[in-house]
Amino acid sequence: MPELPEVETTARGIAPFLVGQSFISVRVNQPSLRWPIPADFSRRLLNESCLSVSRRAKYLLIETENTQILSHLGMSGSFRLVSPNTPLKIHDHVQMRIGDLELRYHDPRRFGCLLWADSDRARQLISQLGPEPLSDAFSGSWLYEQSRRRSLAVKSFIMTNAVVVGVGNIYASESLFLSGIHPSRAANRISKDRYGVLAEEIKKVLARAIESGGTTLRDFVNGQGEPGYFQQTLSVYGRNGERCRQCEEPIQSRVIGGRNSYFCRQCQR
DNA sequence: ACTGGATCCTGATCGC
DNA sequence: TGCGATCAGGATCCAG
Repeated sequence: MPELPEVETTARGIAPFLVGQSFISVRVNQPSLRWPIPADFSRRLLNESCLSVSRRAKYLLIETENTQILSHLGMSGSFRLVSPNTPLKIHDHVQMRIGDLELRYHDPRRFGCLLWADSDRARQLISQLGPEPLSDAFSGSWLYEQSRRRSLAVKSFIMTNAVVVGVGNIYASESLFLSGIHPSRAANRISKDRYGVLAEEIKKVLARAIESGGTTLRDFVNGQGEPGYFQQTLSVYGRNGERCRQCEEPIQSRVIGGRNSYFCRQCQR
């Protein structure tokens, strides 16, 4: 379920309970993920004091005094803080006792990962990443420059991590609708001005989603509830056949780059 | 160098 | 109710 806003919400949600505390016990129940959890995960994390929890792209970074974890939630991963006596669920890969709570990594589809940030694999993953969408480095001119020799659909283009990180399938469709740009349009056939609009809409939609996600921070402790941004009103995503809120035209769907995509053929050109 | 497509895995949902 | 087919919010890898 995680797009950038959920990873950000997770980082903000667990940070206050981790920072300043030590990992009292660490247990790996199921090491199998996108890449295996390192064999020395428990040993190396044990008794480490947590210094910070942050996000880069859709990666969660947990820094301790002597090491740092790089984690991705994939399609179905989550971190939850629970009371240590909470019954284990299937697909609870790791249990980390920290203070009076237990941090659990849960991932049914196993597309996520838990790696040491200083490993070759983690370095390689991080080194390919483009700018953060909410940073000043990400702008219309950046998109314009990056797109000049690229003929792929603009939707696939903005979902490319080397171009900009954190734009997933939902917010790609949403930001293109808000910009009036058709998702199938070739990336190199969009003007600098239109990329200016698109960059701004990406920033706005992600910022709004993070705000909504922030309303459910307390739920991480109880291990209940879903992030609030799901209830936010989506313009096009998943609204196939329903009417466009701007022009009443039925919302279309089409597979672009292997992913289902939603748009209004009237409002987006 | 780019691009589209296959691929990893389990669970929820839908049609029959 | 049961069962198989289909699809899912990611991103890497590979063939053309």
